[in-house]
Amino acid sequence: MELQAQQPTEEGGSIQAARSSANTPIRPTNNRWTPTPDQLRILQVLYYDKVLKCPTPEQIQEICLNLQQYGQIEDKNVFFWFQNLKALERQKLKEFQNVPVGGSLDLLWC
Amino acid sequence: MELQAQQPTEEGGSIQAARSSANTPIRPTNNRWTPTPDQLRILQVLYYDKVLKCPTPEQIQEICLNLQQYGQIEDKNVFFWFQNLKALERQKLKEFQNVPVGGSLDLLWC
DNA sequence: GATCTATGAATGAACG
DNA sequence: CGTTCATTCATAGATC
Repeated sequence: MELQAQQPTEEGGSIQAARSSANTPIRPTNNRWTPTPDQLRILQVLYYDKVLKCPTPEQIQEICLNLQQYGQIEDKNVFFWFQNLKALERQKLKEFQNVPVGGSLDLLWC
Repeated sequence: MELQAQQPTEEGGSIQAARSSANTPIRPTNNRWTPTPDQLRILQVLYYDKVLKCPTPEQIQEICLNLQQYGQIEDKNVFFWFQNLKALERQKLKEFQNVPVGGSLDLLWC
């Protein structure tokens, strides 16, 4: 497999300019990565179609290198993306499981 | 591992994106839940009176089940409601802390 | 019926 | 890993 770490022509993409009022935010708030549609599509293919839930560090790096041709991205973004999606799925499973209503938790409704 | 861009073959239908930017992450954003007065009242009782700030998934589900008698509601609505209210409180707290102390802070408490 | 505001929803990042 | 925090986006409702 060829991994072209080609420099994306446009760097940074379309990060909206933070409204910089007189009060400078102490934290560098506006640095959050968001996947481009191409990046998102590929990530979803890997996760759902290829059933890649827990990429190794090597896989993360490889994915990152490939996705860089579609926009700015770092290893940690890939790492967090997989972690978050997995966590969300697990969470939704838990919340959507139907519990028998006969529980004794109705103490909340006193 | 194959990373080539492969079409995800129409996953889940094409929900139209709502943003206007070129690289728009697709976001569903269809009709959203709004709490009924009864639901809102109970949620506020739980949050403020019972000081329930971070309900567990089990609590979320139980709350949801109880609130369903007052109108349509899902687990994630309860989840987001608590998250948002807590976030709003933190945000307001931060704003108060960032007020330049010009000596007239007591105006905030009138 | 255009605009404003409050808030539902989403998710990247990070914590314990 | 499950949970929590942060910021942002989108829009239902209110207001004019």
